Amino acid sequence: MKKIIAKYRKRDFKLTPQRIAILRYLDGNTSHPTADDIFTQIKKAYPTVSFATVYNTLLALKEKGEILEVTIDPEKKHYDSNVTTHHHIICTECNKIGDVIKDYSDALRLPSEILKEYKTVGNHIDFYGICKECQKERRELKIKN
Amino acid sequence: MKKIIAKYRKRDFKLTPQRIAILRYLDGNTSHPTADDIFTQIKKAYPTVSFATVYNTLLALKEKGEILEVTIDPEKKHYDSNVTTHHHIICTECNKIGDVIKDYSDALRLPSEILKEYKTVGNHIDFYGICKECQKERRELKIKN
DNA sequence: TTCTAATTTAGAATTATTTTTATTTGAGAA
DNA sequence: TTCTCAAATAAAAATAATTCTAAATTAGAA
Ligand SMILES: [Mn+2]
Ligand SMILES: [Mn+2]
Ligand SMILES: [Zn+2]
Ligand SMILES: [Zn+2]
Repeated sequence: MKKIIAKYRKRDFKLTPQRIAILRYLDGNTSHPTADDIFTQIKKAYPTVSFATVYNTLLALKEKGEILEVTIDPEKKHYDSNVTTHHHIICTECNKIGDVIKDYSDALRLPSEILKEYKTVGNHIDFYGICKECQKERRELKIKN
Repeated sequence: MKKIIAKYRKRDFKLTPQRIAILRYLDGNTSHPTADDIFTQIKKAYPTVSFATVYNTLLALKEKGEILEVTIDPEKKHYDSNVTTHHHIICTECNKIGDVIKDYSDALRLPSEILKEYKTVGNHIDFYGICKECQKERRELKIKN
C-alpha cells in the first residue's frame, strides 16, 4: 500500500484521501467493479464522497494507464486494476466477470483484408460461460420443477 | 426482401410497416447501427415512429436469434444482422465497427482452471485498430503541425 | 505558512435505454 | 368482408450511467 502512495505522489496526481481509498480498493482487486461498486465502498469511509470524484479518479487512472475499462457488460463499465494482457469470461446468468490469464496473441492473426484496412493496436477476448454458482442454481431449479 | 417478410409472417411476430422498414434496413447491413441510427433512418419513411418501437423490435429480433447485440463500444449498443460466427474490429478514433470473418475457435481453448469453474457457451474477439480514413486524417494533422 | 491550481462536492444536465399508458392495428376467425 | 382482440404503436415519463457546473476545499510547491 505504501508503494501505491509513493508511486502516485510524483506524477502530477494529487493524493487526496478519497483517491487513496479508491486506490486501496482497486489494488489487487480482481472483481472488476463498476463505478457504483467503488462509490458504495468508498462511501463507507467517506460518506460525503460524490460520484464525480469516483468517475474523475477512474478517468485519471485510465489516462495514466493504471487501470483498464472493461467493455463486456452492455449495461455498464467495469474497471480492472490488472493492466497486464489478459482476457475475460462473463457469466451469462449473473454477469460476474472472471480473468482469463493466457496469451492468445499468436493465434489472433487478422485476415489480410483487415490488415490492409486497419493499423491494429490490440485485441481482447470475451468468453461467455455459466459460473459454478449459477450452474448449481440451475440444477436446484430443475429439481424443484 | 420478400423472403424476410415470408419468414416472419409465421412465428408470432406481427409484421407492421415499421417492423418491415427495420427489417429492410438491417437486412445485409454490415454497418453495426445503434438503436438511434435505426430510429433516424426509419423516421424518414415513418416520421411518427417512436424509440419504443425500435427498441421493442430489436429486443424481439434478438430473442428470436435474428440479430446480435454487439458489446464493443462502451457508450452504446450496436446491432448486427449477421448472426453467423464472426468477430469485430473497432476503430479507436472514429468507433466504426468492421467485421472480422474468421474462425478462431480452435485457438481459443480456455485454461483448465477456467474450464473447471465455467460451463462455456461462446466467445467473441474485439480487435482494436485505426481505420484507413483515420490514418489519413492523422497524417494530414501531422503535416499541418 | 502561504498560495494556487487541482480536486471535491452537491446537484443539475445529458445520454442511452426502458417502461408505462392509452390508442391503434394486423391477422386469424366467423 | 367484417369482427375481434392480443399484440404493437406513439408519446411521454422513468430509470440508470455518466458528465458537467459552480462554489468550496485542499495538497503540495514555494
Ligand atoms: Mn481482468
Ligand atoms: Mn458484425
Ligand atoms: Zn454466474
Ligand atoms: Zn476510424
